Amino acid sequence: MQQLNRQELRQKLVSCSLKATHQRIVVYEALLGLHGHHPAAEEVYRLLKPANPSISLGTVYKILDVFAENGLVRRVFSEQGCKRYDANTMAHSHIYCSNTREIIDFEDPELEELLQGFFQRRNMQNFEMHSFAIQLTGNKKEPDQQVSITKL
Amino acid sequence: MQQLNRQELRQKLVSCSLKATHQRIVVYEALLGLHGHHPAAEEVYRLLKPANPSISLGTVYKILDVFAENGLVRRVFSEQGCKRYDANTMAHSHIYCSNTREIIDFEDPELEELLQGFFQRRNMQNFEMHSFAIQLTGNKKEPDQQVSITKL
DNA sequence: TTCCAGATAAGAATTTTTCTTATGTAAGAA
DNA sequence: TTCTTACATAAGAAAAATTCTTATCTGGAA
Ligand SMILES: [Mn+2]
Ligand SMILES: [Mn+2]
Ligand SMILES: [Zn+2]
Ligand SMILES: [Zn+2]
Repeated sequence: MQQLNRQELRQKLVSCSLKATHQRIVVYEALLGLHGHHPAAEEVYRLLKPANPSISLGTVYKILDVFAENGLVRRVFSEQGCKRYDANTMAHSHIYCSNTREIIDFEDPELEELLQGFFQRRNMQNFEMHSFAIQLTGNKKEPDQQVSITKL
Repeated sequence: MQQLNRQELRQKLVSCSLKATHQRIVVYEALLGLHGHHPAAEEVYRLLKPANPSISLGTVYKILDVFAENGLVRRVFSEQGCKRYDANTMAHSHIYCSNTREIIDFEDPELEELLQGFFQRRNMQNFEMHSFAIQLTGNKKEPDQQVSITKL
């Protein structure tokens, strides 16, 4: 997730055939800034409101929805139920920690390849697959510490 | 999903150390009857209300939540966001059809084994995994027809 | 510059979920 | 059987999450 300036953000929006409005730019910027945090619309709104007093919560919902529809961001589901968003559209998975209610990125190219390969071999009749997502649920043992993996 | 009579349902509940109240029995019965349908609380409520006029929506939410907490049923997340439930607790995956908003069972022992094996090999530090779930998103080509797989 | 399709603000409305509290009941004890 | 009590429920209020409506505004094309 490299830092993008406003002009680059603007171009990213245009490349998805979305009008590069101020609200869309700041929402996208906020999401990129919150990489790995997976905020809900409400959180994005709270973050933007001070510097953008005229933005409305409804607009934030709308924008996130449009972004997701256009593949600019990903929707991630929390065990709690509310929709959360992720500006990282690269193939990766998510861990939901029941303790802290965090959604943690789980980046494992080996897993993605394994699944990619599996679904390529599987021949699904009458279904056009757009994407797959895998989510783990469990608990951090030490809620303050990171989750990490070791390959055997 | 074999047909269970009320006495058997009662025992299933008791075996999860849940009191076998009338409401719990009818909710569980409804879920079993709707195998493969993955209803939301609201739908279970609508189904039960006519024969159980005194049941309340809040109670249905509570019961489904208690069931999921005790592993009697599974929570499945829809792309839309609302929680849906599945009485089939066997390892299986789900397909979300953006067209019809259906959640379709995707039973593939080979996939389950593949993932089971993967996570057994992966050593995750500071995280106790409870479960994993994989969901596909896409569209049925012929909305009325079934989705099926052919192994190559 | 002008124009207008489409985006936004604001707040109402709806939907989904949780909470509260008085009441009811399953199941074990007497 | 009757009593007891811990736990479950009903009902509706409340809260949280999301969508809708409409008047107004604006980005970007021409
Ligand atoms: Mn939230
Ligand atoms: Mn629903
Ligand atoms: Zn992520
Ligand atoms: Zn299922």
